[in-house]
Amino acid sequence: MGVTKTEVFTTEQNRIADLAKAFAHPARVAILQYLVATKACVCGDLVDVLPLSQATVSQHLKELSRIGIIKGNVQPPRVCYCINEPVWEEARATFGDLLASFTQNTCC
Amino acid sequence: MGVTKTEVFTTEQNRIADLAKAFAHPARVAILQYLVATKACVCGDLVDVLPLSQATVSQHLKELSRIGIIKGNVQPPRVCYCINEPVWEEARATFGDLLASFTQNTCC
DNA sequence: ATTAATCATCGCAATATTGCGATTAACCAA
DNA sequence: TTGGTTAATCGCAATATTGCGATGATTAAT
Repeated sequence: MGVTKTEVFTTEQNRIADLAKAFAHPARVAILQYLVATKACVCGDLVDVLPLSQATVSQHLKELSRIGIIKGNVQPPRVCYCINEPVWEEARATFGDLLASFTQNTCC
Repeated sequence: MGVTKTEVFTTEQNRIADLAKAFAHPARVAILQYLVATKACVCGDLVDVLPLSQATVSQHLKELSRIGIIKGNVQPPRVCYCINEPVWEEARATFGDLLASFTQNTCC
């Protein structure tokens, strides 16, 4: 019904899914790549860089903030965003472990 | 409008987003974890393992197949699935590189 | 106080996703 | 041929996501 049955999965599985959502849209990938490249807090630039409206960019930033992989600090009238290092590290460790956990199929 | 503007992003960004979608739902995470753990082709077991209906599981398997991260080989009346190693390796390299590309913020 | 700049939020529309029951298709065995 | 088994697909319903224009809120500057 368009509603994910989160309660029947483990906390870990739900967290992995949430972290993956940060990368599951090209606009969010572009945002994260830009923040990684600048290595610093970015203010209004993102709207100029992305081929999307200000409202849409703001929404993607909100979603990334919800996941925690970026953080915004208010410097009115600007809000500056940058990579939130602990969560980025969490993602690195999580996907690193998960993707390293497969070695080789014993069948086909 | 619920429709991602894929054409305004790079092929790489779209591919990253697609690979991330494989992990962006707890049911698909559970499926992949199970296939990794068994290291082999799994036939009907998945429906028994997951707390979802056969139709729903089949749909997630279809999505994972579309992305290419799993492959199914038909052994009627069964269809057996396993990790598709080249694409799994692609994901490992892609997210490995991407997540390693961030070092440290020079600001906050 | 007024204006300009910046960003969040609202409201809307359209498409996508998730989920399941029921059906269909394909195949094997008896 | 007739069942039985398995999995894909159909059809439907409900929620989620994506996108944008317009509006609002906030603050600095004039």
